[in-house]
This record gives sequence, structure tokens and C-alpha cells, in this order.
Amino acid sequence: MAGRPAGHQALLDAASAEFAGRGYYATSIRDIAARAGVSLSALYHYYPGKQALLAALLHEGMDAYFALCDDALAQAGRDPAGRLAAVVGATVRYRAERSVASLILINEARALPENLAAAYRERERQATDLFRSAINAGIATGIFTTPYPDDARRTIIAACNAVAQWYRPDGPVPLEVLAERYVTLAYTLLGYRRRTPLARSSSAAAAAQH
Amino acid sequence: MAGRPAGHQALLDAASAEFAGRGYYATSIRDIAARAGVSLSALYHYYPGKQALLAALLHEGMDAYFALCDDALAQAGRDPAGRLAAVVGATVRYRAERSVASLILINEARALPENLAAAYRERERQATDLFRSAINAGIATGIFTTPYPDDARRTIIAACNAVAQWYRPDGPVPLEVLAERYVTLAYTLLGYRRRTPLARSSSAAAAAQH
DNA sequence: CGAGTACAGTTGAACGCTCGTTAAGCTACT
DNA sequence: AGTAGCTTAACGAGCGTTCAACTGTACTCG
Repeated sequence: MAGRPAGHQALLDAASAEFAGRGYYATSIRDIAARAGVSLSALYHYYPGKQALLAALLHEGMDAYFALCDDALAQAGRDPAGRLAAVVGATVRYRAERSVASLILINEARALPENLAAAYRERERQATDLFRSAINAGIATGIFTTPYPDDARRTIIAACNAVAQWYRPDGPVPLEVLAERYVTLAYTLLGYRRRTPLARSSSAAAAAQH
Repeated sequence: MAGRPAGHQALLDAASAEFAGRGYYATSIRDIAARAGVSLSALYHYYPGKQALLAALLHEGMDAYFALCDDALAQAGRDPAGRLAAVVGATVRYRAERSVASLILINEARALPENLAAAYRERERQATDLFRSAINAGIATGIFTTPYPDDARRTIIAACNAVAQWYRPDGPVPLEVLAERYVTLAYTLLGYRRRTPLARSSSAAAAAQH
């Protein structure tokens, strides 16, 4: 056979497709092994069981997501608006380009047993905090003017996550355009007002002004 | 035994809680029967099987949702902004007050077999159209000014749906306040500009003006 | 009016099947 | 000789579903 990927990766890919398409409990390990083109027992040669396969997918997905966010944030500097744009852009890109992984992260994590679920929820919290801290920073400096930062954050995150469900690479909107657009939507939700020398409103800025 | 609800309703309630909490495939009909306080065979006296229980929950949930929307729209008149507010308000209320049913509608519909799934997807499409037609009407009359009506619609729907996941009735924000707030967020996303006598843009109004 | 009957409501036991997992062993390369 | 990679076969458990049988109640009919 032509040098196809090692069973290891073939199994991850197959499990990914099956879990995303039908859900963890609706997928049998026989389905996964068949799609990966290996026997049932070969699966157990690489992974100790079905749960381990899910856990591996969830952690790999989270690793890739945080890597993308960290990259974007490293280029973003200190401006809260830029940092928020970096996180929104990275999230939209990830949801679109890795929609299968995203669907698993979003829908299948609840199949984790409690001992693994705690660690996963912590990573989810960290992801939420990427949004939260950029938003809070912008509120503090007065560039984000929404009276409802928590609801705006939830809305922004929900909008980004939904991209995984409807985006198709052959659709009418190129991904880079879409990412820009979602940054704009986020700014709109947050009541983004560019800082101008004459119109600062945060108390610290006002104090510095006079 | 004191007049407890008929087995019929007890089974629906039990199935609802189990499906929402653990997912359709992770729930056994023995779990459902036990929670409902009836025997396994009694379940089959009321429903022909597990799938029928899910289908009944999905249809009941959709019926209740559309009833709420229809009520709100009947009181809303013809103004697109009012109609959009009615749909957003009804959706937020439903997601908050019937979060268990909402979680099933949102997450478990994919467990339907293909013959039932088609009819369900059609009802989902009708629900989406409640938003779409209000938004399109507002765009047509010029009160909604967003350049991205499709993305705004998806964002609004995703935000409303997410309410089912986080809202708790004992939380800090009363439901009516929350519903108002989400209407405001939707208006913000749509670039809502109230019509003023000097800035009408619909042709009929413009004709009357001159 | 009372016997007969039908049927809704419920039960415990079982069926056949698929599930996740394990065991034992074979091949080929190092 | 050892081990990575993979095979066939099987295990026990749990699944959705079915079955035969037993209640009580309500309705029919001589």
C-alpha cells in the first residue's frame, strides 16, 4: 500500500470525523476502526480505549486553538481593541478551518468522565478568559462602551462558535473577509469608540488629560 | 398513591431531563423508566420506543416555541423593529424558561432518523425565517443599516440559543430585563436607526413627504 | 341487575444484538 | 531475541425491544 499515514493518525482522523458527525455515544469503535482502515484490535494497539481517543482529540484541538490565539495575541501588542480582534480572528479562523475539531470541542466534551472533565472545563474557562480580559481591559480604558460586557462577551463567543456549524470553504465569503467582519461585529457589540484626544471618558485618562 | 401525573407525562418529563442532561444515546430507556417511577414495560405501553419519545419531545418543544413567537408577533404590529423585538424576546424567554426543552431542540435533533429529521429541519428553517423576514423587512425600509444582515442574524440567533446554556432563574438579572437587553443587542448588531420625519427612506413615505 | 367481556395499565422475564474490551498468537523488521 | 504492528476470536455487559400474564375498571347485553 502507498505510504499512507501511520495507524495512529488515521485513527485520530477517523475518530474525529465519526465523533463530529454522529456524536461520541452514537459512534462505535468498530465504525472508527473501519473508517481508519484498520482492524478493531489495532485500535487498541494505539489507544487504551474509546475514551482515550476522545480525550486525545479534545486536547489536541485545545492545543491547536490556544496556539493560534497565542500567535495572534503576540502580534497584537497591548491595545485592548487589537487584542480582542486577535482573539476573535483566531477563533473564527479556527472554527472555519478546523470545523470538525471544533464541533467535537463544542459538543462532545460532556462525554468525558468527571476526572478528565474538570481539566477540560479549566481550559474552556481559560479560552473564555481570553475574551473576558480583552473586553475588561477595553472597558477599563473606556474604548468599549457597552453597558452589558458579559452579555456582549457571550454573544461574541456564541457567534464565533456557530461558524463551525455553517461555514463552508467554497462559500461566497473568503475566510479572511469573514474574520474581519466578525471583528467588526464584535466591536459593534462592545460599543467600540476609538480614543480621541478630546473625547476620553475613563477617569484615569481624564485625570491624565488635565 | 396520591394522584401523581399520568405515566404519559411522567415519562415525557423524565426523558426530557435525561436527554438534556446526558444526551440521547447516553440515556437508556431503563434510566428514563426509573426516573419516571414506572417499569420498563410500562414505557412501551405509552410510546412505541425510544425514538418516538425523542420525536414527541422535539415536536412538543417546537409547538410551544412557535406558539410563543406567534403570540408575540400578533401583538407586534407591522413595524419590522417591533417584529424583530417580538421574536428575540420570545426566543430569549423560551430558552430561559424552558432551558431543558431548548437543550434537546438544539443538541439532540440529530439523533432523529432521516425520515423524521426532514420534517424537523423544515421547522427549524421556519424558526430561522421568523428572524430573517423581520430583518429583511427592516433592511428594506432602511431602519436596519448593517451591511451584513446574514451574519447579524446568525449572531442574534446564536446569542439567544446560548441563553439555554447559562441562564439560571435565581441569577442576578430578571428574565424580563434580560429579554429587553437582548433586543437592544440585536438592534445594535443590525445598526437600528429610528425613522425620523426628515430622514424617511421608503418610497411611499418619501412620496407623501413631497 | 348481574354476568361477561374488553381493554388500559402494569409487571417480571427474557430475547437477540451490539457494545467496549481482552486474550492469544502471528508476522516482519531490527 | 525482541518488539512494533496487526490478526481472529471471543467475553461479559448493557442495550432496545418483545412477550405472556395479571390486575382493576368500565362497558355490553341477556
